[in-house]
Amino acid sequence: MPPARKRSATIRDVAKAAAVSTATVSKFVNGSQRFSADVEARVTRAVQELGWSLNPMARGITTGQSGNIGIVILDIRNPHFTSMVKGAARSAGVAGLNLIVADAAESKAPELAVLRALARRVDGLIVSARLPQPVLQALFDTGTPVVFYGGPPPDPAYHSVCCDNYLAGRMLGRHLRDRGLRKISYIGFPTARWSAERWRGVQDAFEGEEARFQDYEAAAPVPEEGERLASVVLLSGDMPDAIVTFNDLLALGLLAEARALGVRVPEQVAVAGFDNITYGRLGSPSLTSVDMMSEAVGEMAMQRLAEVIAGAQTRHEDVLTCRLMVRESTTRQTPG
Amino acid sequence: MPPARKRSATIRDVAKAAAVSTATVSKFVNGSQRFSADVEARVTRAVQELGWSLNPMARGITTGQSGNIGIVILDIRNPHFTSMVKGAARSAGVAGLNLIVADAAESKAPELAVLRALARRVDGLIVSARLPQPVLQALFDTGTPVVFYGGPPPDPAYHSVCCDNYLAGRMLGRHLRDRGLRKISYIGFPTARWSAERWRGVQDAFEGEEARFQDYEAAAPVPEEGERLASVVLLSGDMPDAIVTFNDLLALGLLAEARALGVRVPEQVAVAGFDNITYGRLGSPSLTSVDMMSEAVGEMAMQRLAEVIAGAQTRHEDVLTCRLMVRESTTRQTPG
DNA sequence: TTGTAGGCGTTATCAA
DNA sequence: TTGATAACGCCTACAA
Repeated sequence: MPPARKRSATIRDVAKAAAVSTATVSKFVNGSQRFSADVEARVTRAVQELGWSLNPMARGITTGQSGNIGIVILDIRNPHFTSMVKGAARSAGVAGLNLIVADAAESKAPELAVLRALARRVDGLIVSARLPQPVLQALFDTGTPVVFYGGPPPDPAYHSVCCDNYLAGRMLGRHLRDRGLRKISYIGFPTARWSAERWRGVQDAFEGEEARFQDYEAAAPVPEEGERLASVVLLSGDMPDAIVTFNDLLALGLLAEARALGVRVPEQVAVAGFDNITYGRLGSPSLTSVDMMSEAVGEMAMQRLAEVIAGAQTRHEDVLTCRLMVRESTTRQTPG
Repeated sequence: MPPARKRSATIRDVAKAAAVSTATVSKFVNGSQRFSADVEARVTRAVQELGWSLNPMARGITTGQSGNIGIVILDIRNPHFTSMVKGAARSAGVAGLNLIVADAAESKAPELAVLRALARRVDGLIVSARLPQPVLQALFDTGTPVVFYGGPPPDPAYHSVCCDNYLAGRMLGRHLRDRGLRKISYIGFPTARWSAERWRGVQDAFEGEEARFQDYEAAAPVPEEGERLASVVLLSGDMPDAIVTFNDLLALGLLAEARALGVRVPEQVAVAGFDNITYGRLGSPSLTSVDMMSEAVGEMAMQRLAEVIAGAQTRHEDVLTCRLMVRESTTRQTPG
């Protein structure tokens, strides 16, 4: 049988064993004060022998800090978000913080009650800049430190970390234009504010050219929607030269279905997305995409949050540099 | 400016406002006792007006429960694990628990100190059954409730949730055998105990047949290793009829590199993996795989853990039913 | 049905 | 340099 959960030693036990006061133990283990070599040795020894480690909850009750950070992501199955989590986890580790991951995928927005409860048990929150207004308001009301990701902060009082969505679109648009493509379709995800920005960026890249634009709306930024919309986009009306999607997941779904429909990419139509997820690189054809620096965004967001919690006053809207990754889906098929 | 973090109301404030004792408030909000309609109304109203919610840490100090569960995953970028997390998150939500995700990817094994610290701040832990022995021992010493995933528990005293790895291999082997394939290579990941079991299952499926087996070792179960080993497996010696990999990520890497090498799948060689991740289905050729029920495993593990925490005495080794997903990579290419 | 009071493990203030 | 001791916010016997 697993050992019963030990009623572990308390700071008082340690203090007694080391023949010092609890205050001394506390200050010493927290490194907030030095003591005589003798005292320190005794305490260290007592801690060792009793196998004591401090109770984070008891500590939290007086310090008001839990040592936990919450990160609210919109879909844990989207590699873009898992990369963010990875980045955030790394900085968190450095700062000695734990990451509580809340997946909002099931409900369109995380439920208010759940979010409030989460806010109550963390020292800060990393959340998407595209949470709906009422959710944001509830969040602000809790007074919890917040850093937003994905786009500019919905309230100028808060930090944010993102890439420039317009610029990302523009880079991609420029690439398509240079490839001589002129009929451009876009599968957007209007729920995300920056879906429109990406699209605007793409379009603006064709300034001064005769180009034809058309856009479609995905109900969710997932492969299944890409698959669903494929026939609409490819087989109704005349075929575009290129299809840009709000994210790589939509693009991957689109690619899969295009293949099923017998439409050749990029020979008949080019395809490109955003996020630069791994599976875009590995697929056939490999997917042209704009790297939105998922991992770096997560890492930076956590860093900013740690700063805020530590009492930093300055506010940042970090904009990381994105990068166009040109691959087969907008250029040419490898032999085979 | 974000509002300063409010010094929120305490249970005493509520008690005073409702003209009752703190005990009454406590019992009422925890649902551990009913009171007269009048009292309940007054308390409810006071809670509302003061916007009070209890401090989880203060509560934890007396109850000994944090309301947090830790899940230690080996690579958050592997869709197999994110699906597990998703499943775990769902049951956690139902049970009102939070999920602290610890990614062990960077270090081979999670560092002992980190794990101990984590154990200290959660009510239970979901961890891989393939953690190295010293880590396990440290874990057991903490007395934290643990549920293992991926394989049978490393210690018979603990719960576990997994699929039958041998059976999964056998199902896949059977499929390959039925397809008339006889020269089978395996890219394993020896660090995982069940890599060998899967391989044994595959081999046993050929009982009574003249078959030729060969195996290779991946240093990590990631696409890059699949890419790296591709040329070794495909171009040294004579080409196998089929290559089975420890997981889908290896297979995806292998497929990508095979394509680069001009080796056609499945015409020249069949490829199959384990886990049935989404990106296997979407790729070209789509990937044959055994669905190891990632999400269900996570969900079940969390459920078991909740039971243990609630005081359940019976021990379970849940074995979920896996399922072979036959796709193009072992059958035939779609036109194009 | 409701209240009193002590205790949970730690930190922080202040005095020695 | 060290120690008493009062918080911290909540839970829970036990009492009324």
